[in-house]
Amino acid sequence: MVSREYKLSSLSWGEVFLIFIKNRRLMTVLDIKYLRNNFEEVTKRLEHRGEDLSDLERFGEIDQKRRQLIVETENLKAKRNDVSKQIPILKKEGKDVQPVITEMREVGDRINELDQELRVIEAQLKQIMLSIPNIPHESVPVGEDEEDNVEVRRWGEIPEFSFEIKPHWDLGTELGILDFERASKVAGSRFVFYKGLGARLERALWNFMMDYHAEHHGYEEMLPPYLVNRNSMTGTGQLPKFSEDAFHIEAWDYYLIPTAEVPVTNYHSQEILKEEDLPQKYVAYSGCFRSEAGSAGRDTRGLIRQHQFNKVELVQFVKPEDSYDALEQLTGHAEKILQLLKLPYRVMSMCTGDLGFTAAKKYDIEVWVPNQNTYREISSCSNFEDFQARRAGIRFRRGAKGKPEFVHTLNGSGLAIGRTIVAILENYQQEDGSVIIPEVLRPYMGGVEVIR
RNA sequence: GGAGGUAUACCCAAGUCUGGCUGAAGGGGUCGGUCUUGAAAACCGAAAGGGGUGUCAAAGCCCGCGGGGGUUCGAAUCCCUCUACCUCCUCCA
Repeated sequence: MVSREYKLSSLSWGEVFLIFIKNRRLMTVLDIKYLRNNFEEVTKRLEHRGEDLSDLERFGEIDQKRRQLIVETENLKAKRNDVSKQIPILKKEGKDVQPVITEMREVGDRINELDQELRVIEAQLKQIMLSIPNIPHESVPVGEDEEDNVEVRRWGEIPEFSFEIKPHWDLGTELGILDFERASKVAGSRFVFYKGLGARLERALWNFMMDYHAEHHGYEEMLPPYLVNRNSMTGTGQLPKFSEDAFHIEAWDYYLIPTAEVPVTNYHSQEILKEEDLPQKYVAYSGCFRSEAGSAGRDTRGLIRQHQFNKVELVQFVKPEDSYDALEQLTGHAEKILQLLKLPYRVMSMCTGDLGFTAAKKYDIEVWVPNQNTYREISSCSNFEDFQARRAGIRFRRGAKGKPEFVHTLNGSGLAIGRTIVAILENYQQEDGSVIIPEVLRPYMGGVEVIR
């Protein structure tokens, strides 16, 4: 790398990100130059992420080649346009245009060759850019893995039991509200049937959550498609890097959504929103489908890790200057549900090594699971800054005449339903194996107070 | 599944048959003004897509008429293909 002077101003990853948007045109952001001129600085800020950055090494070379090709073809195109305009005039004057046409034919051939080359280069560049993770926010703790995540706060009293507690899968099976055995017969492992009051409880939870976020937190309710196309999966960052995590319908090239984040964030893809539309907040209920490739042997029993689960998801589109306040609020919205359910939890700030590919900052909310004597993730709240907005082309305009800018996107579970069931069954269990229904859910349960 | 049709800028909409001063008309809306006590209407005027390249900055240039490809010296216009929407038939929760 050539040595350069680095501007050490703070940057979001988005400022250096470029991507194809519709037309497969290479959309460079105003700050493509930032990546060129501050390449090593950017790489440095990415190094704690634990992601493979080998592709990035080829950026300089490819970027330069690309611009060289563009200059060359554009000069030729300018010439062609110019001459083509002259041809009808010359014809009118009765001049022989054949030599000019022949010459332009050659120019055209050359343009085609160069365009071909350019196409290849741009595809490579796109591949590189899509494989680069988001840049962590400066407030994110530096660390390698989950050991280095930082606890931000705790809420609630951990319950004490005077009897021997049971895991939720035993409780659920004995109460006849969960059936794992038949699910594995009908589908396979990591699936479940909810029955009777179990099904009712699941349904009560998502209704309660949807109602609460819509009525008290200002979200607009949404029910999204469960299948999405490749573009959408790329927009939110699941593709191209993590295709093995998703279920894919090959005949259609559709993907089963791993979270409502995908359809809901892409709801505004390729749009320019009005300033007054922001913040835009959606709460969506959906099924979620995950292959759990690489999780073999982990959480094999129970509801914690299923191929299919239900989730209520919060998604926000906000102005860049508002996104970190929005992250705190959104996390609070998810916490509120646990507080109303009276389930103890803690909030963890993910360290640089545990951030995932797409987030600039992320809080996990972990609920107390008695049988495991630990906290388990029940919600994940992230600020993506403009990472997804660039990939999905989501912008807004300040006033009537402003230049389009990228929005910031955020989302968080509010909450994962299956894991909420786990927490309720285990935390509210009684000595006789019955389970008390949290008060806020009883109106949704037809007044049922106990499952026995 | 069968038969047609449509896609142009924030919105509506010409242009497509007959390729070239369309380097996208005309409206609406928006903004400014005149008039008015204020507003509406009317009239006058203005700005107006999104990218790329280039540069200290700019100018300039390139791209852009649903997406992609092709024909041609030259494509909104001709050809191929994909997608979305509409109408009718068929089927279906």
